Amino acid sequence: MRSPEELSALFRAQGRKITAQRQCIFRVLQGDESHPTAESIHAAAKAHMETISLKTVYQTLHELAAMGEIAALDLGTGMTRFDPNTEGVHHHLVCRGCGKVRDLHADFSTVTVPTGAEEGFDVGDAEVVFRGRCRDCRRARATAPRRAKATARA
Amino acid sequence: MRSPEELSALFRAQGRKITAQRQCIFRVLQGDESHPTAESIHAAAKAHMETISLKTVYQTLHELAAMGEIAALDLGTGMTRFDPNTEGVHHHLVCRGCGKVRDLHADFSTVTVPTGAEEGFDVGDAEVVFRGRCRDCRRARATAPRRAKATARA
DNA sequence: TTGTCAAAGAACAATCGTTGGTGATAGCCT
DNA sequence: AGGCTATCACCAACGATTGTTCTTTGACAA
Repeated sequence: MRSPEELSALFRAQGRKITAQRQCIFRVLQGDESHPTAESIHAAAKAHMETISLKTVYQTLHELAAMGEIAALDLGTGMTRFDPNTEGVHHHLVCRGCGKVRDLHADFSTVTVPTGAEEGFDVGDAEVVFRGRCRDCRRARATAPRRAKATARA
Repeated sequence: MRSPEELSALFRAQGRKITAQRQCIFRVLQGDESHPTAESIHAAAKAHMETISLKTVYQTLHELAAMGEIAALDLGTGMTRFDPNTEGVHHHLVCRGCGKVRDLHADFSTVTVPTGAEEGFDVGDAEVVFRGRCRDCRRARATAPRRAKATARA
């Protein structure tokens, strides 16, 4: 992700206003590797600006996503997660226990749809999601997951 | 998926009651390759039994999923989809336009997390989701998607 | 600076898919 | 048949996200 200053310049160039709330969100996002949810971003932003609303956070995140500055990921945990790291294709490790997400930098370009199996689809990207259990959740099986949906994936 | 008769026997063996509604759902599910949503299953069931409730459909689907007779998939389209085909590992082609899902029978067992990149994860399965555009959606770009979320995926 | 105006914020409530209560009904066993 | 309970249909709630409305504020020109 670009620096808050660069993002401000980009917003300005697109005719968007630079508000304190937006700059606050830029700063919160900067360097965050934890694939935060909208809620956790909101919580972090509130630490700097008590009055910022969840709606504003959602709005700004969607704008950033539409500009390609961050990625919005739906990894089946029930909440959209946001990924400031958009440099280079990368895949994800998702913890079945706590929903934690880790980037996985690996080349899966060999993963393609077998010829003849396209079913008429114009296939774009392949995304690979590995599901497992993170160190913490393996250690503490007793800890209940916070809000995990019991749906399987793919 | 097993036949409605086999499912009835299984339910009975587990002490669950065999109701007309459940048999109706079994029949609707039988041979369905379209990865239906709970809503569409409900609609199909209503064609045979006008009074069946959405709640009952959800309940029965979750029971079937818990028994491993069907799979519940969250593919990022905003609605859980159900897959009666649980025989063998398979992956999915998801249409960005209409949310349609097609099974993809291919062996991606070579897709593994590079050694050293596990980040402490105890890695389970890899799931591969290919995103693209189905034949219908390529042809009719004007047709608006019914209820697709604009979130990217992984 | 100050004025102007549309963009963006806050607060509220709605939406969607899904699930938890609730009496009433129906299945299964003895 | 009788009785125990699972299951049913109906209603209303839930969490995540978005629409609405009214107010505030940034950006640019005067």
